[in-house]
Amino acid sequence: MTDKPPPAKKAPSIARPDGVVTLEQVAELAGVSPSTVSRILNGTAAVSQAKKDAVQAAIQELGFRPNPVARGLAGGRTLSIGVVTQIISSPFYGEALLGIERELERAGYVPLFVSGNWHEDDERKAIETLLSRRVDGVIVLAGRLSDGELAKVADSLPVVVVGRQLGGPQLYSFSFDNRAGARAATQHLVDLGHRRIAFIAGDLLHDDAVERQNGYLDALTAAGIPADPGLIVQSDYTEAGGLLAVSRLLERDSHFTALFASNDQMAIGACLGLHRRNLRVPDDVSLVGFDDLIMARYAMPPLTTIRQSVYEIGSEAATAMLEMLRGGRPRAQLPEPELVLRESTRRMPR
Amino acid sequence: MTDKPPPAKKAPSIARPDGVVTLEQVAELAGVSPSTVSRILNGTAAVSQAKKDAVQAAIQELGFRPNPVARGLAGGRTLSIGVVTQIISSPFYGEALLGIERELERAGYVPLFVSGNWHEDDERKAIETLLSRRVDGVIVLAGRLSDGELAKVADSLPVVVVGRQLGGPQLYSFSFDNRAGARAATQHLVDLGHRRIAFIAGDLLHDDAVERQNGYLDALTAAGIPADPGLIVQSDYTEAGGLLAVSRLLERDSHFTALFASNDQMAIGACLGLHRRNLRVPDDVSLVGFDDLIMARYAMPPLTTIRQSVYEIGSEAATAMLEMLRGGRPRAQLPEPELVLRESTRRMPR
DNA sequence: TTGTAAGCGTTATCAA
DNA sequence: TTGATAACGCTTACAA
Repeated sequence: MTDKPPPAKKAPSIARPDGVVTLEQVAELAGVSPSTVSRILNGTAAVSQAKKDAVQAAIQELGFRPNPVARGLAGGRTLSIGVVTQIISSPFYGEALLGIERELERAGYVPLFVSGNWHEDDERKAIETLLSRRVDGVIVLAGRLSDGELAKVADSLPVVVVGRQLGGPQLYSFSFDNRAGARAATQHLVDLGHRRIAFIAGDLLHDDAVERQNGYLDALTAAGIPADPGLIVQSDYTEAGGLLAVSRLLERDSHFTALFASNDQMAIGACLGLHRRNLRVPDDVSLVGFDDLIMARYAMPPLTTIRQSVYEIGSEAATAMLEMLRGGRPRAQLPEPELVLRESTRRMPR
Repeated sequence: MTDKPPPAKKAPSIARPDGVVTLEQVAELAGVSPSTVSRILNGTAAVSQAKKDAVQAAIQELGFRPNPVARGLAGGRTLSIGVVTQIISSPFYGEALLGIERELERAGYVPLFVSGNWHEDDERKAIETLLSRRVDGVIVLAGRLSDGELAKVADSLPVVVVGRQLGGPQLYSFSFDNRAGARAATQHLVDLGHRRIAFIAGDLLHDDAVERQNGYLDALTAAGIPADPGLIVQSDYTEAGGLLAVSRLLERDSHFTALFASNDQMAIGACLGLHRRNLRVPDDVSLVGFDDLIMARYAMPPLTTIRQSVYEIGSEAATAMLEMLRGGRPRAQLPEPELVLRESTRRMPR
């Protein structure tokens, strides 16, 4: 009957069946052009107050919410930050992620978490995923990727690396003073009169683990106590690892009266291991952990440890990222390591 | 001198300064149209083997990776799934998120985690965020949003809700059998000869907490033990809450020889609380938790608890979501609750 | 200060 | 089977 209608170049908007409100509709209702709306939204250019008001009103009335996907395509920014964590379920990373999430949220960014599983390949894949998702920046928590590779990522994106020291134009890194913390932990045991102080190291592939071991050695040296390789055992920062480490330590017949586990999770595992051998904490063995996770407070006995505010590490990383995105030069301010005295250590009986 | 060049409608692609490889370049190199490449990528329509091969080769050569942002805009699918968690740092949720992440990854989806902070408003905002990011579906872990609101979300997207029972066309929910689990935990204490069994409930705003309390009451009833309100205290599923709950319990002078804390975190807190009052677990008080988080295994003493595979809950939720996305009808299969005997309970001394 | 119009990299609709 | 061509919702020169 009727001719086919011309390909109606642009339906008169106003209302779409799917209920999606677009910027264009806002523009129409406010009687301005889409670009003006965009400008107001992004503060890209000066706009007259009158139009600003009209647009704000229209946004309110329509309940308009900008579509980040479209924004991402058009403007190249997705308002999302990739976060490479190692295991999302770890109590340590959980805290950090919380800090990141909260801080990013305040700026309208959303974190995209991907796990590296302490595995170089997984980490590489994780970063690939993030890049293909066009995140605006990447925060890497520790990890095994080489400095070179990270630097290459930073060629195309701002990168914040936590727990390692490296630098570059779009690359910012900071870390907690693990060495000082470990030194303080060990020093505390020395102060209590212990001289046979065992140490459970983390995976020495990682800087922080190395630093904690260095701190341990520092303190021994300062106290004039020769380091005994028989008192050092390497493990993997997990509870199971701590348990195993204690067994290995006990199998050697190197006697010790104190034990410094280089993170809380291993300390908790170690505690169980000692218990299994009928060694009491702190009566037979004084025990110190590292991190001050919530579990440390509720361990039996409550664990003396080194506080590092993991939450804060996360939020500082996010802050640094936002600063880089703003074109500024970030400067993370992490609190000093602090010994938290609880009930897992005691003076060496004379 | 020369005329302004015509607005060169489409540069001859081939190579862009920013190194981004587009589908169009692949098409050009393979000698086909972009649509054909898209079809091959998505399996949307049959394509001749010859072109398929050519395109695959071109993809390889160029190292092409489809841009999910553009895909999201054009196709309406973002290959990302929103996940509303309560606190990302909680050991419970951490495990679940890991399950979700791993399962989604296998299908090329990425989870977008947002925290509800056990707060209705935050949860609502979280879902808003997810919707505006155009996720393809939403997984809600517990939470306080009304059934009605969740159903409304399901109008526009597939939704999987864990830990509550509600249904609808695009809404699938499943939960662990909390009641049976709590019954088994309490029954275990009854079997050991306890009759004064205290209970720390969770926030009764939440189904799972109610169900666990019901299970506790079931078992008492079955054993002919009258429920004593003086033995029940409500808390919040945190370690601190467990600690507090024990204090409250102890302040009342209702004597008890066993305590069932309705999650592991509260059990750990309770353990410390008992310790503070010089009550030994299990000698003075038998203690049972719920969830079987890693911390239960490493508690002192190791905690008898009800196993619910939190990881599996996460992966089942993800599987269900993928199934819905495929247009199928999901059917989550969760393992039965199981009592894990460890060292925090003992037979009531006669 | 504002509007027009051309993308951003895909997918989807139509014809061919 | 295939290829044009028009979206998708927004940003951003460029012009006015």
